[in-house]
Amino acid sequence: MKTHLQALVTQALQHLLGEGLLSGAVPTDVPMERARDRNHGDFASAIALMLAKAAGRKPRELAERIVAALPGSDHVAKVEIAGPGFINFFLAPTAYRAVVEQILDRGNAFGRGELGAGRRVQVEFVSANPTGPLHVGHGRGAAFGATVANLLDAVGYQVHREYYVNDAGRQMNILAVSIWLRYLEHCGERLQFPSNGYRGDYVRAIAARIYAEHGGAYVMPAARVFKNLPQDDIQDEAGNLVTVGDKEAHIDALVERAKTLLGNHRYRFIFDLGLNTILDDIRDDLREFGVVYEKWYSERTLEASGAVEKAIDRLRDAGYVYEQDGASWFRSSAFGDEKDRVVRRENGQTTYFASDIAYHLEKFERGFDLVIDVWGADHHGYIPRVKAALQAMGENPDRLAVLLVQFAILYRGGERAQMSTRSGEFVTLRELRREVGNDAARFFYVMRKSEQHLDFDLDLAKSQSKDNPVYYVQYAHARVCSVLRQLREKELSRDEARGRAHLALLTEPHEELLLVALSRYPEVVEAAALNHEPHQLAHYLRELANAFHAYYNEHRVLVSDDALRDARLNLSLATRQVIKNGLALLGVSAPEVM
RNA sequence: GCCCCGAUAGCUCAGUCGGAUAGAGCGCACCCCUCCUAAGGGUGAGGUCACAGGUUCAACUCCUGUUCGGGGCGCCA
Repeated sequence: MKTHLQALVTQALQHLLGEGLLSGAVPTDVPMERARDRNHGDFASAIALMLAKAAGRKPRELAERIVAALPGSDHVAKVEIAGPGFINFFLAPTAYRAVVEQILDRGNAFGRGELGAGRRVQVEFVSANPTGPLHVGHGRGAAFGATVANLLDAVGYQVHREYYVNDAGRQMNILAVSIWLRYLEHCGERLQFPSNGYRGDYVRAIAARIYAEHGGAYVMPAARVFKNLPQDDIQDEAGNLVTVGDKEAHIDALVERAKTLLGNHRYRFIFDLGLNTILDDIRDDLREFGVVYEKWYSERTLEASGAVEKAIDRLRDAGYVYEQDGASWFRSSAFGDEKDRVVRRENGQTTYFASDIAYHLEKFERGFDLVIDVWGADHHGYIPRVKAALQAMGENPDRLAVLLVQFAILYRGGERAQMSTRSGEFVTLRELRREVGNDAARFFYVMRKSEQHLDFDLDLAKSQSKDNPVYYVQYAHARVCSVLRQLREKELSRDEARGRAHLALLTEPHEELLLVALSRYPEVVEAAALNHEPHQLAHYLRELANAFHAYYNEHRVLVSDDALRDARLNLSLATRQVIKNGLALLGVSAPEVM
């Protein structure tokens, strides 16, 4: 409808151009907005205000000329000029009633578009280190990334979802050592657990499993393990530093010691068991959350393929790598970054950044038209250097879009509940899902703009009332289902074709408002997809549910008049369909009974 | 110190890439079920869009500065 009106205006402008009233080119993108106020009709265009100056005429005068030149249309009932020169379009009732038939015809496909047809987009999200379970912060990235991917899919893109697995870095070695030390403790050794080690219960669980399956095959006296290591930092119960050392040097030395004492084969076993156990857990967690990937991309295989060396060579060939202090530096400052960055350390190891350059180069080489990364907002400083690297390698950095997600802060009883009391660990995603359910979690996570901090009210998420937007929207869906059940119980007849033939009976103001809301859905999906803003859809669904509840409260669907009843049933079913489609994009279920 | 994000009703937030009288939910004060689930609907009060300049026919929106809040500035990942 919007494009139809734009086309009408464009024709009018071309007509005026022919008369010499306008000079220059007709704008390709005619402004056409949903009117905020019903008094302003259905759509409004500010085209006359924009062109007035160039045309050397007053906005209202120009608006009158445009309206006069407007071709007729069955869909338009009335055109008015208002305010400083807005052109307001009032749609013919038949035009917005037609949306009911479109919805019933297209069903689950209603709202899907072809905008991105033929274009491939990759969305990489979550990508948390497999060193522990996902926490509530990752949950927001998961819900957001999955919804952005769904939205892009809905507007026609071919979407490739990917999780980048950091299975090669230093943190993984620290995890392996943590598991091994817990295993030694399990075998009766007494030791000072490193301050930088991973302390979660899941580490002990993996250690216990190794003992259960392999007995003492990995035992080593603690005294040998810790002999002549750099001093660790030691804290007391209250977290005060009682012994000052170098915790980084300590843990790195522990990693080396573990490799030496265990030998490569046995060390690798513990490392891989830890990695696979945790990765399996993350995979299950996300699958239960309705988040699935086309690919889990391993950093280790990236390294093994030589891609990291290749990327560094490519930067070097382009003249942006230099040696200093024994390390290799990428001259990212040549592309607007604050300072240059190390890609190969003095000890010969490549940095995480080097892997990331290689990964992004590899993404580009796979030929995606658009590459989207979803990151925690704390990584924003990282964007310039990644874009710098792509640019240095001769790639177009605009093909990469980085979307930032702020932290979610949990509230319970009006109090912050972010940290669990004991180990200072974050509340896990699994705990959150268990407490509030997947639907509420998915919805709440995307309710706010992603770059906004999210206050996640646990009590509200669990409450079964209109205050809870998830229940509110789902309830509208369930209500329609309930009406259908009533229909059967009362043994009333229903004829969809008869309803379609009598849509003109939908003349109540509440019905009109509901029809307008329904017709907006495809526009909302498109805007939410292109702007990567799932919250627009969440807000829309609330508004749609509100329009339905208001209607339901005011008028009966199951009236005795067959034609009116069928028309209203069709309208209700169309509403149910749109709610179902919208919730599906958000990864939220549409229950038939509540 | 430098950089990024935010600041809109008592609270939590929208505001469609500059447009008409700035919206919604919660909270507060009221009202509405002999009737398809009241897990609902409605009415009212509530605003100097942080502050000060600038650009424009038009600024919550764009630019500059200031204040406040959050985050980032490793040969960590």
